[in-house]
Amino acid sequence: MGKKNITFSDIAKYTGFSKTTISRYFNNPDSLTLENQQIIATALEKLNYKENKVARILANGKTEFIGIIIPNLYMHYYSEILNQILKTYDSFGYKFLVFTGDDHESTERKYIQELLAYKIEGMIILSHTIPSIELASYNIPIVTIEREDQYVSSVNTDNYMGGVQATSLLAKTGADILIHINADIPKQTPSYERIRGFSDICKEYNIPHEMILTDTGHTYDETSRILKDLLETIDTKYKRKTKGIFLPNDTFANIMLNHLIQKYGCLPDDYKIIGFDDSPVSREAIIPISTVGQQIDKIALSAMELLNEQIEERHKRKPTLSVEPTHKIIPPILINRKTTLPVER
Amino acid sequence: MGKKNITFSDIAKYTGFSKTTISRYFNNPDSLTLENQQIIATALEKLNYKENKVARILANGKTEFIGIIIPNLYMHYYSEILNQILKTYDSFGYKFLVFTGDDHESTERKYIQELLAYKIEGMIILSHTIPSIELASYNIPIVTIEREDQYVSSVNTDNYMGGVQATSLLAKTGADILIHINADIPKQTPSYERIRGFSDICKEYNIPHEMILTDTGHTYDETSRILKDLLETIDTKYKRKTKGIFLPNDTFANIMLNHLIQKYGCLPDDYKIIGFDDSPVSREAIIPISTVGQQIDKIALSAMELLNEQIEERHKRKPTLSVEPTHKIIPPILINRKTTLPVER
DNA sequence: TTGTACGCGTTATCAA
DNA sequence: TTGATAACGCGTACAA
Repeated sequence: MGKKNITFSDIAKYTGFSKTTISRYFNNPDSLTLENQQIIATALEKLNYKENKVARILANGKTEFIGIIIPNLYMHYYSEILNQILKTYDSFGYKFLVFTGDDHESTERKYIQELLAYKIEGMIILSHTIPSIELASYNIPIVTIEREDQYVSSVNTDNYMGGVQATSLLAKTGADILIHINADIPKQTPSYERIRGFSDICKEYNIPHEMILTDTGHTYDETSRILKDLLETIDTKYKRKTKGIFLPNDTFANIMLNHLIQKYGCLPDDYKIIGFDDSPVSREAIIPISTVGQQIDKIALSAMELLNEQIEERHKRKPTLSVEPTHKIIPPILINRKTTLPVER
Repeated sequence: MGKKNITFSDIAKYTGFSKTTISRYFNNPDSLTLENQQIIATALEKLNYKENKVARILANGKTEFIGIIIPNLYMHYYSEILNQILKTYDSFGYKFLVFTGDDHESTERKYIQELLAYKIEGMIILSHTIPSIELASYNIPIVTIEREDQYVSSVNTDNYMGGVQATSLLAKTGADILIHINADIPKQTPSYERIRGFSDICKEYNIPHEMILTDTGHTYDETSRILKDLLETIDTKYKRKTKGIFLPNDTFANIMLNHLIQKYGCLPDDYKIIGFDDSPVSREAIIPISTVGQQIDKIALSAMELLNEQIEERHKRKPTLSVEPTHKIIPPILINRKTTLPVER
């Protein structure tokens, strides 16, 4: 379209006011008489004015952009987090520039530079590659979700409580031996707390237990094979005992459940299973799987609240800089479905 | 931070060049001597310059922003599409402003206005609410994916072929009666073609068939109940016949499969099932479900290519405006798993 | 309540 | 190969 955009100048000329007055119509309408507001309103209609927020950013420095770096959207947990974050537009008004980093450190660093160039007001980081001390050095409001967070504000699920809840539920079924299978994740990772929760409860109540920390594979088929082998081992090792198995996520729990059903034609009464995440597969499984659900809506909302506070603080005259990072913890919710029914005696 | 941002002016002063030269260093470095490039490069390092793309937008009009309106990220199909679109950043360089509209027409209209205010260069629309004739009226490059697309460019799966493939596979298993269950979707919807594909093949080869177009529910539990009832009906109506059932998506197929297994303890040989989408549940099911996979990566790439063409066209001097919309079709891929094994005779 | 004048940080145009 | 100057469209002191 060759036709130039309508600007405040055009409206000003047309109405006889100054550009300033037109600007005020948008940012402080009460400072105009109702009459003049009307005049301008009709002029805007007539000339078909379209606002230009890019120019406004340059003038007042507020982009209302928030950058998001997320590993991928393939995993349900991430896409649901993003889903909930995007929904906050209606209450906070921030626009989201989204990048998926696929856990490539240098790529993610490049994305952050790009975001910075667009003068974003803050960032939400879900990817794990860039250490929080580096994130902090960018000197803009940052909130991380479920990752290493020593030097930046963050929101995490109460993973320890999640582990405790899952373990307690398994114990209450009357299982003789409790087993937790997980990858050998680093201690700084938030989800390591689930392992601690399991371990602590077992020890506290003197419950026989086994911790299997091992490579859980990188593809679905790999994981499936590994879990099948693990099941065989468990099956022979704990014959005649009721086994309560705590899997690190619902996909794994579902695989385990399927292997059991393929072997026995049903879920035997001496197997109790619980997953983690409350992802769709846990309810869509052949037998609805008990799980620990993260309150993703609350996590997203808390992250935005934290970020918003930091951003508003920063817009003030005397920015109380270098405040301590805030770490918010959201409790999980135990979801008791059909794979943890009490043992029939 | 009180410290002002470093600008081209600062670099210019520091190096003795003009702002113009600094700008050229970024946009046309070859027009400077290598020596001077070096001087500027070190100055940038020294002063720790951070580029400001907002100012650049205002000056040259190119935002490199693309707006995305997507119904939600809860459904795997949508999150995977977004996943693939975001990945194109590395090849096209566009930044994505993402909104989820939840199928609220007025809300989505508001989002579009917001996007327009940020001078986005184009839009990708996945939501269904706003008619394409209205989209076209915005006069910016637009590509829709899998929705009504009469007046705008679009990318769609070859749904007709998908229906044909699914139906043919069911027929090849040796099923006596073919059944397609679907919601009563409008004829303009791209996925209506699947229904036509099913119908055409059945008629062409004189295969006994039944089309069940009915309300399929709005929640998982509702759908589950409806499909269970439907299964009972089918079970009694076609006793002794081998039934080939084509479900409109993998979630439905999985529900149907689970009902069958709960009833018979296994997938009876007289039931053949196929879904659509190749979503995770189809491979995670108790028996891996045959399905028709959309090539989501290709869909996303095609959409970006189409959009990019339109955008580049528009940046030219004489914009060949009002070209006819292009509609691109991506073939689906049949995925033959374990729920469509040939009938044993 | 309204207007003047300048600034935001870059690019485009023209000239040298 | 480089520079001066004017946009780009809006916000904001400051003045009236």
